[in-house]
Amino acid sequence: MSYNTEHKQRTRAKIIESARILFNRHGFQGVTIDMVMAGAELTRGGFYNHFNSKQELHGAAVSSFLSGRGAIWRADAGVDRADPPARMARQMIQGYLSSEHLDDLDGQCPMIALPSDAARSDVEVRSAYQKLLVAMVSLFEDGVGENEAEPRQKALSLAALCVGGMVLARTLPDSTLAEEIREAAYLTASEMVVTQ
Amino acid sequence: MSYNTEHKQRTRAKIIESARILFNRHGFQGVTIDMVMAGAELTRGGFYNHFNSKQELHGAAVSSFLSGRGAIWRADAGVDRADPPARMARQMIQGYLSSEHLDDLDGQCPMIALPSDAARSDVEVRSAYQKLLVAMVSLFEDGVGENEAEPRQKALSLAALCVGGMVLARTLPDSTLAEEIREAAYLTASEMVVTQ
DNA sequence: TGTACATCAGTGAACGCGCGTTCACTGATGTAC
DNA sequence: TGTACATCAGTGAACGCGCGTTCACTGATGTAC
Repeated sequence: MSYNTEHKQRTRAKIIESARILFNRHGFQGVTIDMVMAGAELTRGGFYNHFNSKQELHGAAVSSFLSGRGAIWRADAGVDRADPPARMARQMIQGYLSSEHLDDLDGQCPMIALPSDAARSDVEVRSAYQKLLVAMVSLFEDGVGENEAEPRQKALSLAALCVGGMVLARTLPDSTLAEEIREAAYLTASEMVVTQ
Repeated sequence: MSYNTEHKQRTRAKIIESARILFNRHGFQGVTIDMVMAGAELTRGGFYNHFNSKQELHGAAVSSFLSGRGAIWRADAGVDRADPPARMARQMIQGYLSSEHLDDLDGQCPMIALPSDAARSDVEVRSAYQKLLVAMVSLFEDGVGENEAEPRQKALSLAALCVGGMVLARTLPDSTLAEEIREAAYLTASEMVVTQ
């Protein structure tokens, strides 16, 4: 017996967190195993003690978001399970479509940072992204359902509006236009929750 | 004088069209110069007679969409400049958020196929994407403006909803859920144009 | 309590392959006369 | 009209580098006695 299992798990978690940040910044293909391991203060060779492939790391990094950095993000955004669902949904929209989130390259939601990397990954990785979306949609569905005819349609559309608004804002070289589309998506999403 | 200039321009156009399709299918980094040139029935070496770099080709491929494959796409979708703006917008929404568009890997809008490749490209490439978005937004703005308080906000939100809905639908491994989000985005976008 | 030993997380060099880019060369085209 | 010539689009081999993955080795940790 060398080391305890906790030691290895901590190392694994450090690798995943390093990867999550680097993928968010540079995309899946823009990041090397070297970069990931250096970010975790380790050297290249040890990587395959923890993962079978770079793709497997991709899945782990995305999966880590919900309960890891995403939980911190939700706390900062004031998304609180103790609140009524409608308030949670409003806080979620406000935080997700905020300019802080747009500038937060390290902490942002992976659906914004890596949409096309996601679409071209294997099914395990895509399932990890799907879980993020499902979580977001059910939060909206709860928040919107109280006095709404089609809560599910509205919840799915809110998710599309949130992700789409941010993905586009990220792409545009004209930062004024980027802010404009982010703000427009925010206002429209807000209107979809409060009224009718 | 060897050849006429028209010959070279035709070759260039073939390379761009080959690249556009391949980028749509495999992403920018998933495509090699070899693949592009083979798709244009040429060999590797000649590429640099036409472009200075792979990035420059990326910009050219995206720029080609509006007046090239995108014009065919609009015709198929029944988006017609002769129609009243509101009808154009409705046709656009219907075509963009259709399941045919979701399945059309070759002919799809590059904003759906390549969102994260776009965000990490240089400013020329990102400007090419921005032009696609600006065209889409102004079409919606015209179509929505007639009896609307905030036509610009609505137009920008419609673009975010269209792109976001399709990007997410592409990513999800569960094709039922993918269809559900595409349809939800379609219904919501349609409601945004017809009423209030 | 101290010592020998077994385990395996971590190291760093090396492998092998792919790909963007370069370059000397070829040959089809159009011009000059 | 026919022939020699100049141009340059296109060819295909080669270069150089980077990166995912492998592997023999090291050394820190925990166990056995």
